[in-house]
Amino acid sequence: MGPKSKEEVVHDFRIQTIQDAAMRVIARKGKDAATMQEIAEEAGVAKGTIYLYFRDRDELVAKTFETAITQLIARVEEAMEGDKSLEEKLRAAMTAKLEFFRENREFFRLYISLRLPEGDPQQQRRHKRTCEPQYRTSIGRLASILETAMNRGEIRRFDSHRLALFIVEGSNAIVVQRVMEESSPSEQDDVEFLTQIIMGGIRP
Amino acid sequence: MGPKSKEEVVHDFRIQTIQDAAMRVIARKGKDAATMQEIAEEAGVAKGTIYLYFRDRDELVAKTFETAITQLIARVEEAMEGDKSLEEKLRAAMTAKLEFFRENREFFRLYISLRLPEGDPQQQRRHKRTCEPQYRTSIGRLASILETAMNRGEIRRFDSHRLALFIVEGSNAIVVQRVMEESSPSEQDDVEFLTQIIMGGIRP
DNA sequence: TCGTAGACTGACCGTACGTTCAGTGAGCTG
DNA sequence: CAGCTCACTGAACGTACGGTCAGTCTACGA
Repeated sequence: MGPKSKEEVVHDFRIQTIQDAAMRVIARKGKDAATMQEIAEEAGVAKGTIYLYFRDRDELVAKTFETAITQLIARVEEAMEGDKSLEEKLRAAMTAKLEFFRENREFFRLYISLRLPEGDPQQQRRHKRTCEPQYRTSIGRLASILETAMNRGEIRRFDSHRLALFIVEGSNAIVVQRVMEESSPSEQDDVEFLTQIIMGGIRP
Repeated sequence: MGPKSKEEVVHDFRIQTIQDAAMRVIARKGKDAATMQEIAEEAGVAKGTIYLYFRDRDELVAKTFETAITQLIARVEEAMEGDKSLEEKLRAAMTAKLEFFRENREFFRLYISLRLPEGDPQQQRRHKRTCEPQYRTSIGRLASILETAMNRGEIRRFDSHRLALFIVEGSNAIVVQRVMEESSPSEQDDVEFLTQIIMGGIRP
């Protein structure tokens, strides 16, 4: 991989521009209601141009999902780096997530539709190849962190995978709530709320 | 409301049949990929017949959501009746939910898409009128139960609405996982897992 | 038995969307 | 400057779907 030629840079820039536009439109209208026409307009190119960079609509949507979720995961992973205690890691991860969605309000709707594939079996297969691995990876990473904490006796023994799911989806609910409310409590408060519940449950 | 005439019974039966078919197709393909043609075939009627009972596709989908979610809520509410402790109520609710989804595997995909509206503003408005209130009501019911428990000192003080969201979505994650796995732990085990986490957190 | 009402059908219509491709023009080369 | 290249365009095409309605069938009452 030498330095990029001018053409490559332009090429990558176009891809970026189109994906960004796709992300905004999907965030606005939802995955299925987002049309190529609107994405093209949002990107400031003609509809046909998109097909120079993406085979078809499915590929565009899949790649867009992939890019977006990769960004989020990177931010969360980064936040959990180092050998802090589990509680600190959780707090950091929650903070990173809330920050990401604050900077990137539009993305949450796209993110929500990551969970379950839709449409005909072919689309489902593509979704399985592209999006699900990303989601599974992020769940898996949290699961292994939880496992380590269990081995250290930092927390009780549970099925780590189920626990990771519960934590991720539970906190997603709060994120969604934040995005839909016009005014929310401070991010600090929500991070604290989540950490409290997860670490200590609700018993007095 | 006197006894139903024969016509009314037939009428209601048709509506039931069509809604059941719609539920199965939506569960299979997702809300947006479900076509009137396929729903009609599934119901064993002609496409035109559906329009004798529902104004348009939107109304069919909305009514179907409404009916399905109402059933689920009724089951969960019933399970939480009586003056048991919060822990017992939670356990009963979780059990009811898992049972419902076991008997009704197909429904979970439809249930998942309840959260956020898609499409143009008009569809979003309809969704807001029909589905969201149901969801909000169920969250609200749990929130008020939690509030009572807080007042009794049974649990710590939290924002009851956020707490309800966290619990519902966290346990949904487990439901989704169960539905997607080929073989899951016993329902008992998952109910116990959820109750443990929620009541006592993960700290040893 | 005939006639009528109305439930039901499915071919048809309009529309909207994904995809294509002949054409355009900006920019590079000789 | 002429000629060529190729990224880009957007009108046009095919398809698939929601919605319609003229026609068919069935059941029931006279």
